[in-house]
Amino acid sequence: MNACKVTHIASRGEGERLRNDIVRAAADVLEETGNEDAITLRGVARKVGIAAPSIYRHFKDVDEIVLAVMANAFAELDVALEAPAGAGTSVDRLRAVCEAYLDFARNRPHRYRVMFGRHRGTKRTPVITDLPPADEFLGAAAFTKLVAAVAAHTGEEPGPKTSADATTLWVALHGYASLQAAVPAFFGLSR
Amino acid sequence: MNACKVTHIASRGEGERLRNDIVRAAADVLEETGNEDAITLRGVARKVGIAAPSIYRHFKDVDEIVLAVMANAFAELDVALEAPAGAGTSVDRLRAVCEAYLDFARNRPHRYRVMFGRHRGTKRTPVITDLPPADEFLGAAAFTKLVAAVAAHTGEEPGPKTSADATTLWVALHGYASLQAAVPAFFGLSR
DNA sequence: TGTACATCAGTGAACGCGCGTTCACTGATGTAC
DNA sequence: TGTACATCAGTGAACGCGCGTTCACTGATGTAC
Repeated sequence: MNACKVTHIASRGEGERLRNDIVRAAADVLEETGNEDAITLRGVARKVGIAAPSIYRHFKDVDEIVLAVMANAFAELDVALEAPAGAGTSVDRLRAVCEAYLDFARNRPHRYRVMFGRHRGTKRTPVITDLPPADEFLGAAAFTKLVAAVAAHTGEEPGPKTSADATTLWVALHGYASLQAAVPAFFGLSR
Repeated sequence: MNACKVTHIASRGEGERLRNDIVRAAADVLEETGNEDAITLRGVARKVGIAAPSIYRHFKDVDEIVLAVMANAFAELDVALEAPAGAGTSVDRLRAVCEAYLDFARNRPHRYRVMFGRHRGTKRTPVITDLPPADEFLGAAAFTKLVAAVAAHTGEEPGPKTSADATTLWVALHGYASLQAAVPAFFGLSR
């Protein structure tokens, strides 16, 4: 971590690198605390090993960092749902997608909880409500994966019917994942 | 609110009153910000119209206030699920309980979100994990109402089978309520 | 009934802390001539 | 190839703010004698 300090001194095209370090550090804070308000500009700077003002070169805001963390998280969910598209019957693949979803939530419950916990109502409410009404939101790509898996199983073209089915599926998956993260004791998980 | 200041001056048995005012103010903050970290000792005191240190007579901690707010919220959920036990067939009543649950979440999405968002991981993690493994948790009473409604419908004695069914139902209800609170745009709610 | 005293509920001033943000700066890297 | 200069990326000091917490206090209410 201290070695970072040296490396961070300059080098022309390396701006992207520090940016990534910042986002990663912020994601770590989230992972450790399970609290998005624990992501502070100074805290992240400390973790990365840079001076606090350095962050302003890369982000205008703490919220912008949090947003980047969220975008990363949803991208990872998207990837997680893509992987199991491999072998087996279409039911197998549909089930594999569902299991991938639940694993994603189970592996890092803090992250999952924050992803679907809607960010600090204080300042700029997050992307979701800023965007055109129904079409684009963080997680839309992942949802599309769900629709595709359902469509592949039923043999239908993706359409309103498939979307409705996928939504039902999503509700069930999210309900399970979310409750498990929120009330682990109830599901017999000691931690 | 300024009138409060006068009333708050003393009167022997009135300790309970201020305590309630504090909890109510904290609940309001939650309602307005949708962020449990926005509940600060000083902020709540300001809202109630008292000096900050006065709070220490009633709560040892900010977390203790938040806990009281949560306990209230779950008690209200419990009440909400009790009301519709009135008339109609057992299916009607089961459906009414489900609708009451969804209404509870829809009416105050912020509150619902925080209830199932697991509190600040930082200090004392909340009741849930402190208590005996599976039996007692915030919301257990509400869950019991669900079990009862299911049991009344199937005609079985409440037991493992009924609990399992009620859990499935809870997962679905919570999934729907939670997603709707988190991604309103997706469900066609403009706000 | 009257008086002295204990207690209870809330106060105001003060502290130290971590935070976000600003500012003028430094020194390495690339570019123009 | 060498030199002067622009720019880019990060720094350190400083600010004002809201926070939690402490302390000795005040004044009303109840209690003992």
